[in-house]
Amino acid sequence: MALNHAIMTALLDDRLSGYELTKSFDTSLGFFWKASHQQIYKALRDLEKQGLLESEDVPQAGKPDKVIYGLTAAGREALEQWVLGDSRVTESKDDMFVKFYNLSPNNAPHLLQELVERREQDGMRLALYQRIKERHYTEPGALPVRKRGIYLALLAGIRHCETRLAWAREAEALLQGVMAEAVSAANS
Amino acid sequence: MALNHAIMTALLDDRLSGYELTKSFDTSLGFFWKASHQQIYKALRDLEKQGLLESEDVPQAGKPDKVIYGLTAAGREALEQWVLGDSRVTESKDDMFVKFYNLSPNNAPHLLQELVERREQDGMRLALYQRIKERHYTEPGALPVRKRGIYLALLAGIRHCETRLAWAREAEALLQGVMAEAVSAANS
DNA sequence: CGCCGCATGTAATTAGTTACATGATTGT
DNA sequence: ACAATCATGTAACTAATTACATGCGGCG
Repeated sequence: MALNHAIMTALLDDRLSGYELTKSFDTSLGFFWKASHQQIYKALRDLEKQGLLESEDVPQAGKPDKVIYGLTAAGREALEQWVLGDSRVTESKDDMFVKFYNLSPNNAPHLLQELVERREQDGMRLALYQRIKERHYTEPGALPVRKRGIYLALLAGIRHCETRLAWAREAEALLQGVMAEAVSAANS
Repeated sequence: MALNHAIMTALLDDRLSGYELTKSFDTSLGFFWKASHQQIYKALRDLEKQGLLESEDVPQAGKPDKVIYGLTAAGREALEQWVLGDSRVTESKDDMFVKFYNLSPNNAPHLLQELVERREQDGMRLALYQRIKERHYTEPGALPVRKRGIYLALLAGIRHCETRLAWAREAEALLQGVMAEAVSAANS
């Protein structure tokens, strides 16, 4: 399970609470690995039991107390070893593509609408990635090594969004064609 | 759960056995939705119980008997309705991107090797998609409506592979840079 | 007063993976 | 003899989602 390793990765530089990790999993690393707060809190307890993380209670005034976690030496070691092992991919599962296999004049308007929503989401994500890139990764060659790895992941995200946006525009044009045909067939 | 609907989609044109469906989920629709034979057999039994599929025993000589499934009228109706609902996406989870967040001169050679493997896989997949495109989808505008939807899905697959291949080449160059630096640092 | 953000959890369910099982036929 | 393909499953487990729970403080 790489969720554990994704969490440890997020803790490479900072000591974070479950709540903070959950938020950072909504951005940054979370672009490549989604996780709910329930999953994260559970994983943190498991990792601490394994001695890979250590926790510290932080009382807060005016806010609930929190528990922050940090990597132990054993955790750092385990993470390094994990990187050297085989990777596994779980391809994304997207209803929308299955739906395209069912395209008909009847459902084309609905699919078009879904496409537009997707395009908006992808557009926002792309804008965010590009902001991050311009702010922190303008000169990838000058970055410390680990940052260069993060830059590559970011670049993959950017390319992915761009590709999807371009595809969505093509798909929208085709769907509009299907709908126009259906209208003219109905009028004849 | 869209696995059920992916299966029904695969049965739109043909009546297939669980075994045949499993194979077709390794190609075609399976590019957008992976499923093991255990999952598929179970889903088929569930769908039949719900009256969305009907089965027929087909005795075979020289081979084990098989059970082929087909959509019922209720199944077709349910599928059409499902297409009109909201889509859900499960973003892909890929260890490799998390690993890039851990890039170091120490693990760069390993990541490079993984990248090369990925590039080979993506390359084969792309070649397959393109063969399918040239064989069946040369003139998308002339296709029946539903085939045009499948064409769009195929196109998304092609674009996705192309993007990943281009990214992998960039990533490989960067990793080689990291490794070269490490060597020259060790020699100085 | 009610909702939002902070902060952390339990419990139940669904989805997916891994391991194992069976038994015939065809090819090397 | 041994593996591969056809064909269908059970059982155990891991991962992920959904629903529900608690309680404080600040804002409108």
